[in-house]
Amino acid sequence: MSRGGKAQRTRDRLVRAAVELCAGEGFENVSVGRIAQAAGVTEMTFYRNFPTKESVVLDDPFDPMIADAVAAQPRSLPALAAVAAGLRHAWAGVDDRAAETVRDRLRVIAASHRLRAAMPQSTAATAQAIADALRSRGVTDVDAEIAAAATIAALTAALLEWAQLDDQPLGDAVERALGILDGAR
Amino acid sequence: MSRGGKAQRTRDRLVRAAVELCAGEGFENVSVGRIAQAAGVTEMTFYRNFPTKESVVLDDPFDPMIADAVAAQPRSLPALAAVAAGLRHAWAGVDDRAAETVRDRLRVIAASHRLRAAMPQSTAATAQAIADALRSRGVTDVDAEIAAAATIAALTAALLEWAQLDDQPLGDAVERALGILDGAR
DNA sequence: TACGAAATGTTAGAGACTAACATTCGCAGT
DNA sequence: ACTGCGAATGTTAGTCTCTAACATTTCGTA
Repeated sequence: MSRGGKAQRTRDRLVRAAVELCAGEGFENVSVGRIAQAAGVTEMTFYRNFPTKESVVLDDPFDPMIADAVAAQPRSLPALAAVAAGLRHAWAGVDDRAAETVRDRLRVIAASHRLRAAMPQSTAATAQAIADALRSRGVTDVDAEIAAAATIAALTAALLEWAQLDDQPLGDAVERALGILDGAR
Repeated sequence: MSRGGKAQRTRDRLVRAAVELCAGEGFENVSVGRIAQAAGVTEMTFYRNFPTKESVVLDDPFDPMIADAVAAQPRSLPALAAVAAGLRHAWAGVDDRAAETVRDRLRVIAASHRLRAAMPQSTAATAQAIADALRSRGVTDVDAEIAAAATIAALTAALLEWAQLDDQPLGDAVERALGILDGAR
């Protein structure tokens, strides 16, 4: 099970070690060397699996899911409604255990200036997909970029707030972001 | 004239050297040492004036202006209208020569992944001011954060696009961002 | 001119990241 | 089980960003 050879397993160990160490001591106080060591591996191996120190925490398997969900919406929907539907659908598919993992990651991110600043980079693919979905529905190039950026920013802000609370359903955070974009005027 | 002693002049030389070198060779290919050398100064002096390599390019004198302008809007205005009015007022006060400088900086930023990713950090103060302005008008804490993040993201995206074009008035870019936030639905 | 403070330089070092090369590990086919 | 090949990991050495502690210069002012 759990597709993949050794590489995938060390990757997982690196992520788990990183989140655990950073949750306890803060991202800036944990060196790549220590993360690697905690995962039973060398610093070099860390950099073979992740391009930067930030990426081991920011790397989110759900981002591509969102991109796909948005792109898959029927073209009959108006532009921003399609984006909203895609986001809802993607996050609805996240079960409780996975949501806990997401929350742990987001808490580490929320606690670090550097990580928060680096978030847009990791959501770039999703933003791109949203912009594409908008464009294919007749929205101008520039306007699509702007609307996508605003959507992702709202979603990110909502998720970071959500992560700091306890026992709030993940769906509420998504609805909150969508509600603001929908009713902005 | 031009308030301030030697320190301010050194700072200006560092910024000019950084923008010029990076415009020619790209941000990632220019070391702090070379920027300092081009400004006739040591690497150490660079770090006394700027906390990071990114900050010498990202440092924007207009960000605080925007924050002030938003905070100064009359409380009679509805929340997002106040933000829009503040943004318009702030950017209207930028003359053509200053706009050129802004454009040069933004072009360097647009060309670098790292700099684009670091932008939110440099606009954090502005986002904070916008969130505060919204809160003081009765918007919920979380909603204020989300709306502010979306506003700044839209504005940033519009400015980065604007910088890549020639002979477009700066005001148009601001209007474009505001228009999308205003009519998002 | 001499003084004090601001501005800059020097040195040393930790940590992020890269490149080139050497080694071990795991799975296919026999 | 054995072998062999490629994938995964280790080693070493180096560049670059950024910090700290201490020494030196520069500049306005008394």
